[in-house]
Amino acid sequence: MNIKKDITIYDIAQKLALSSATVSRGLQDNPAINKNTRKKIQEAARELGYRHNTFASSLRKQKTNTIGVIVHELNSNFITSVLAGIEKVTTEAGYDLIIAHSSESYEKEVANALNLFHKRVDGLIASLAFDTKGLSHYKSFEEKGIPVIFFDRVEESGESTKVIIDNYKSGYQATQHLIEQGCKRIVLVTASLKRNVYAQRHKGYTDALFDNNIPYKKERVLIKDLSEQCGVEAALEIMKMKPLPDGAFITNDFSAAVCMLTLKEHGMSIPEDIAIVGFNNDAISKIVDPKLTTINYPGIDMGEIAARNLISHLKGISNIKHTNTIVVRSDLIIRKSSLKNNLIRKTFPSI
Amino acid sequence: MNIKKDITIYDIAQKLALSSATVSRGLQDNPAINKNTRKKIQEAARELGYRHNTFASSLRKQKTNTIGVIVHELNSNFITSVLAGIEKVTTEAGYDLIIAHSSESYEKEVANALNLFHKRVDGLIASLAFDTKGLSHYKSFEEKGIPVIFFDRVEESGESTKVIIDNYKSGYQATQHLIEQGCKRIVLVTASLKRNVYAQRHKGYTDALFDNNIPYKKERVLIKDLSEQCGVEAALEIMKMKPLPDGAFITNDFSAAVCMLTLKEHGMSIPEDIAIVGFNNDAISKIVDPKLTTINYPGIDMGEIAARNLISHLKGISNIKHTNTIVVRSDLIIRKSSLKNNLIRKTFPSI
DNA sequence: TTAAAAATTGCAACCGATTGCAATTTTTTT
DNA sequence: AAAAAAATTGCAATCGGTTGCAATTTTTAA
Repeated sequence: MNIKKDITIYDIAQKLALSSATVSRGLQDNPAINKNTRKKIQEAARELGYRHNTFASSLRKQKTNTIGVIVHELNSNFITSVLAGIEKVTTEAGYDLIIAHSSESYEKEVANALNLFHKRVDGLIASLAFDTKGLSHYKSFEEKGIPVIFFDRVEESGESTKVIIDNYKSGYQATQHLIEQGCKRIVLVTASLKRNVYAQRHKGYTDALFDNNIPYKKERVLIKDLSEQCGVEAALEIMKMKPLPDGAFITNDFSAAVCMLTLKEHGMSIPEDIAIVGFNNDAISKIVDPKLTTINYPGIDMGEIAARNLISHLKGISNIKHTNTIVVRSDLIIRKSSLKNNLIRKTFPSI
Repeated sequence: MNIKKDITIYDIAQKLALSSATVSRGLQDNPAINKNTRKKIQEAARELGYRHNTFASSLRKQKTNTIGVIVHELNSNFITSVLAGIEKVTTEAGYDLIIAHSSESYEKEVANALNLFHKRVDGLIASLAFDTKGLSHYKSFEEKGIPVIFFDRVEESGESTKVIIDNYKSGYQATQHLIEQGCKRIVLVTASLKRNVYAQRHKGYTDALFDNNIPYKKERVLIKDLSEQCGVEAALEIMKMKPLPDGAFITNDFSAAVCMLTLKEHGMSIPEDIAIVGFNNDAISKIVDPKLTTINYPGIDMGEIAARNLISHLKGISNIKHTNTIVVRSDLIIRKSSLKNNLIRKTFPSI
């Protein structure tokens, strides 16, 4: 099979005995061009199999009509929802999307940022990797006036626009809930307190304890990486603690699930021996046994809000320099894993 | 903050009193340029904050150095592994990646294909959506001589290069395993038999039954969409069947997990009442209780193989027209959900 | 019928990097 | 020291679409 030559506006121009300028305008439905001419041009384009050359266009216009997205991972409900929200808005507005993921690696995030910078995205939406320090890799965007919006995982000190949930409140709620279930010795399993989301959840946890006159014990806070392995480790450490904890707030559903499983395998009963609260309302939270109490937050809304703000900034309708932080709602979803009160006692309750 | 002007090779040329041609060559480390000159150029570029203009380059070279990837979803272990494999190889080879996902929608897949076509990727790696029919949306790539490699979800009739597992064998293995556990009435929960992976698994299931002299019953094959809801539905339908099935092969771990959960909620014991085998070896398979027997297959290898083949084709080292189908290994991972034999009887076995 | 206004189309420069070929400079050979 | 070969560098066209402004044509107004 021989390869088809690419059709350009010049080919169309020649066929219709018009100038390339007219063809270019006709393809964009520019009203300066006669309606009939426009129709003819568009028909000819279809007939000849014309495809728009993005490079030529971007080169001339100095715009790419593309928005870059950097996420810290791909395989979670939350991120998929955010992406869906972003896609919805950007598609409607006629922007293309380039999605990059850092797999929770700072180095990859830097590389992705650089790459998207070179690809000259018109704007960027990003969620920071686990161990990302500083925002210097986004400085080049700022210098060129390319708007950047962060969501979920952000740098608190940064002046950039952020779309987040109230992690403090969520942490407080989760802890308060455990306390209300009668827990007195609550473990917190979380990740690096340098990352905003974990720092805030930790603060919420601390304050809830304080407000309920429960002493804060440093050794009950486990800083992990929220991986699969970490769930196992957390469980083992929890079981070694004396006195044994009676509640655990694990700031990630997957880790919480693994942790719960490990605890069960070692003969602990959930929630009787230890009540558990996760975070994210991932699909897994409804599948584990018992179902996991967790914090739900609306990825799709975060995505939509971030994208909408970015685009209205790009279109000059608003300026993101004026809005700094947007907080979306989040709430506690109570399921069996934390219900010590109101508990329908099983046939063979643990001690 | 005022916006920095973009630096071009002309700015560098002017600063060093050279021609733009020399600068261009110097930046590419072209040995035709004097070593010292090259060093000077590269230093000046760094100093001035030059960034390569991909559009100008792509326009002139008629190449983008970019590979497109279309996947049917994002949030699964399998796909994340495939992407990791692809990324590893493409990064090493100096190619950029654009990842698009169709969310199992034919329309979105078509839109993605068109988009990547317009973005002029040099090559494409794709896995078909659930309900994708035909490959006509990839014809334009073929016409322009842009290589396309499919993986996992493929069109069997297509002449394109494919990287797959032996779904027939896996289906046979899974079914055979259930039979060996003593199952006689095995349900198959799967998706549209028009999609290769499901058709082949179904064929394996059928043949295994036949080879073991177990009658094939049409009503034991449930065609679903493998969503969360479908797991629930499958469970309900299974429980209505008379006689009650004693085994189920559910060709997706997530659905299998939900189905198992629903069965348990209705008082059935796994695997005593009904043994279950899933597919994919997703993280969830190790978290559910009992742990799920499943088919494992190496996403990372599939990704690497697909990418490597594509790139060596692009570089002219090989021609993918000559290799048609690459089959990577896959195997059955046996866990508790299907172990009826060798079963350590629980304290209160079901009837 | 003619002048003025509006609509339509074209000219030509431009975006920034690449590359074949020619021109120039340097090095080697005789 | 002159000629030949090799090493460097530059000229100028090219990739394809866009757009300010001018030119032309058509429509409207006088």
